[in-house]
This record gives sequence, structure tokens and C-alpha cells, in this order.
Amino acid sequence: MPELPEVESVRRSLIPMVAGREIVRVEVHRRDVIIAPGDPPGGFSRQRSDVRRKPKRLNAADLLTGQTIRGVVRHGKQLVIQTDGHLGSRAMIIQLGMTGHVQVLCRGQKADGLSHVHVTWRLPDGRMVFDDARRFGGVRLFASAAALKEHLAALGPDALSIEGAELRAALAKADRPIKACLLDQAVLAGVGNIYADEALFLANIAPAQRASSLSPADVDRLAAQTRRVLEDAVLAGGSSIRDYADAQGNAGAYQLAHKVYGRAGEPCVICGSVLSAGVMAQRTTVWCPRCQPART
DNA sequence: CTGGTCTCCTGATCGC
DNA sequence: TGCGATCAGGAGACCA
Repeated sequence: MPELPEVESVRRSLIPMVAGREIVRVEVHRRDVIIAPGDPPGGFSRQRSDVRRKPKRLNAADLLTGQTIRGVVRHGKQLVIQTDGHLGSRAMIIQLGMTGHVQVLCRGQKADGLSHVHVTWRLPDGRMVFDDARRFGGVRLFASAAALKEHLAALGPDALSIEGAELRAALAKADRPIKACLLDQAVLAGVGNIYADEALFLANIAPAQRASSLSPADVDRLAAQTRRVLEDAVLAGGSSIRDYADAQGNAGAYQLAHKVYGRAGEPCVICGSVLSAGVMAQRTTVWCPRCQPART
């Protein structure tokens, strides 16, 4: 499932295939995976069905038709496609959610393994598609660079370059388990369930530990180990747990390096203790009771 | 405002 | 072999 390293791998593989290309035409196969300027509030198809309001009709301008892709950047798990053209500087964000894929296909190339393509961007020499079986992800369109900036401002600092001082500031007033803080994108952008468990293990911090009870040294260590695990995962091309793949359809290899995620009941790679499991912040959480002792 | 819980969705896996 | 039950989880809605 895509977290920061997977999104970064998609970004890197995407750039050489889309930079400088014009979006010639956009085909929307499912309107409800898109949030456009002027849509009622609420994310993608996440509103309760009894209160779901009708989104506005999409127009070619909002869909960035005729714009040229200038860059692909990332903040946390948000993949930002920057364009410019007759509309000025605009942008869209692709969120992969649980099962989202962005892939670029050559002209005529079949979309192998992509059975839920919701949006297709036609480029001069091929096409980029957004596929998402579970539809936890989606596409956000922005009318201006300023609107994009405002959206990203709600997120915490990017986890790939998080420094101890930044993380201490972000956690300063948090009175909840550190695991919940790490998963909160407003605190730290980019960490999901896999890398939260891995970083806490590497930093020898129990996931249930209250953020407010961590010492400055604890938080510094956590920031350093978070960076480290994310960097290593990026180098491995991300973790392919189910069917994650980059923009060329290549799988990652970091799932082979997981020390706790998915290993509940197995021995700790450091001390041999049986790894514990529980549910924390609505997420399956795995930790070593000996290497990550609970403290008060 | 804060933190905790519910909800959306469907492919993969499991037990019988 | 088939089929229903269960699990996975990002993040906005909702609630105390």
C-alpha cells in the first residue's frame, strides 16, 4: 500500500515519461474519484450516501486539457502534477490511497493488470492512467498554484527530511499514542501503517507510548530512524505488499526488509522475543515487547 | 479544539 | 470446488 517511499518511486519513474508532454485530452470514467474546484466539501466518494451532494460538472479547463506537464513533485503521500499553459500555472494531486496506481503506457500498449482505470490523460505519445480498485484514492484538481499551496499547507513537514527539532515541535502538545501521531498527516506527512511500525521499532519506542511522555532524545531518535527507514525503502523502490508498482509497472523490494510489519507472532530479528500485535489508532500494530518496552 | 471512532470499497485469503 | 466471512487501511466525517 502506497506510503511515502512508494509515492516517491512513482514520482521518479513518472518524470521522464511525462515531463514536457501536453495533456491532449482527458477521459473521466468515474466522476467520483475526482475533486474539482467548486465541488461540495468532502473527500472523493467518502461522504455518507444519504448526504452526498451532486458534484459540479467537469470542464476541460479544470481537467488541465491543453496544459503541459512541467514537473512532478511530492509532499508526504501527495503526488503533485504541475502544469503550465494557456491557463497559467495549475496543478493536480493524485492520491493513491490503498490500491491506487499511476502508470504511463505507450501508444497502443495494453493496460495489463489495470482493471479499474478511472481517469486517462492522453499525451502526444501515449497515455497516463489512474487505476484504483478500492477507490480510497483519487484526483484533486486545483484552479491555481495558490489553491494547491493552501491545500498542502494543512500537512505536516515531509517525513523524508524530518529533523528532530521539527518533530519535537509537531508533537509538542500531542496527548495520544505516538503511533497515532505518526499516522496523522497533519503532524508528519508521508508515514503510513507500515513505516510507522518500522520506525518505532528501529527507535526502540513502544507504539502506545504517549507522545507527550517522550524525551527530546527519544523524538530525535525517532526522527532519525523515520528518515532512515524511508530512505532505505525509497532505494529499494518501495514495498510491494499486494500489487503496488511504479509508473512503469515495476514492483518494489522493501517488503523483504520489514522487521515488524506483517510479522506478528514471529521472532524479533534483534532479540528473538515473540512480536506482539494489537490495534492502535484503528490500525494493526506490531512491536517487540522487549526492544520497545512500555514506559510511563 | 482535541482525540477517538465510524465509514467508504473490493481483492485476497481463510474456514468449512 | 464453492461460498460466505473476515481482513487490509488512508483519511474525511462525525461525535464526545
